[in-house]
Amino acid sequence: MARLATTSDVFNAVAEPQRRRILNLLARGERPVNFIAVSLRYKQPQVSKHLRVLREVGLVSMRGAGQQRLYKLNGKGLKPIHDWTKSFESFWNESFDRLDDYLNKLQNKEKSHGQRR
Amino acid sequence: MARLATTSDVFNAVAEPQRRRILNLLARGERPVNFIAVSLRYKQPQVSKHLRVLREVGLVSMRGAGQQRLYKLNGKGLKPIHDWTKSFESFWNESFDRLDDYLNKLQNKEKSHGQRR
DNA sequence: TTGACATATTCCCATATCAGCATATATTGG
DNA sequence: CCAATATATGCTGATATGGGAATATGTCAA
Repeated sequence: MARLATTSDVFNAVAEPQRRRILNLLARGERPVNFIAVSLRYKQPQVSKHLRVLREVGLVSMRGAGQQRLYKLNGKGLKPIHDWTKSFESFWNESFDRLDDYLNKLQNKEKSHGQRR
Repeated sequence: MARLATTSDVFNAVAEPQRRRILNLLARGERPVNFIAVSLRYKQPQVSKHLRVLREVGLVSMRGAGQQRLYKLNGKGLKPIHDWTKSFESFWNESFDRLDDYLNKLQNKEKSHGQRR
C-alpha cells in the first residue's frame, strides 16, 4: 500500500495541484464540467476524473441540470486542513520569532556557563 | 508523471499521515530520530525517510548533536497551506450558512415565479 | 428514433510511493 | 583502530497515480 487512497483522504485529494485549481475556480460558484475544462485548459476526461475524486472525499457536490452536471464546492471539507495547520500558527506569528530568539539566547547563555567539557 | 514530487511540494509532503504525525510531535520541540521512531512506533529507516522528505520541502531542519541528529520543526513551511485553506474560511463560518440559506431561498423564489416550462 | 452535445468510464502505460529488509555511513568511547 | 550506537541509504515488490485515447452513458431536441 502506498499512502492513503486519494479518494478517502482530504489532505491527499488536495495534494494534487490541478484539483486545488478546480476548487479555487468552484469557490466562485457552481460550474459545469466543460466550463472548468475550458477555463483551466484541462481535458474533459481529466476534469471528470478529478471531480470524481473531489466528490468522493466530499469536497464538491453535483447536481444535474439538463445535459450538464453542475459541480459545487463544499468548502467545509477543507476545515480539517485549516484546523490542522492552524495548530502551527504560532510559528509564523511575529511573536514567535521573538520567543524563538529569546529561547535561543537563553540556551546559549546556559552553554557558555555550565559548559561540560 | 504522477502528481508533483512529494519532495518538492508541501501539500504533497503533508498528504502522508505519518509525516503529519511526525510534524505534530516535533511541534513540541527538537527531537532525535529514534525518539520519533519509538514514540510513534515507526521503524527507524521509515522515520529517516519521512524526515528526509520533510527536510527537502523545508518543513524541518536538522543539526547534529553527537551521534544523534536533532530534527526541528519549521512551522512556517505550513503557512502556504494555511493561507490557501483560509481563503475558503467563509464556507464554514456561521454567517455563511445563513447567507447560503438566503441565496437558496432567493433562487427558489425565482424558480416558482419565472418558471420556464 | 436519431443525432448532437455533455459528461463519465475504461484500458494501458510510465512513474511515484511506501514498506521491509539489508547494509552503508557517521560518531564516540575505549 | 575497534566496537557500539544512531542514522541514512539502497534495493525490491506491491500498489497508486495521472495522462492519453477511445468509448460508453446520459440528455435533449427534432
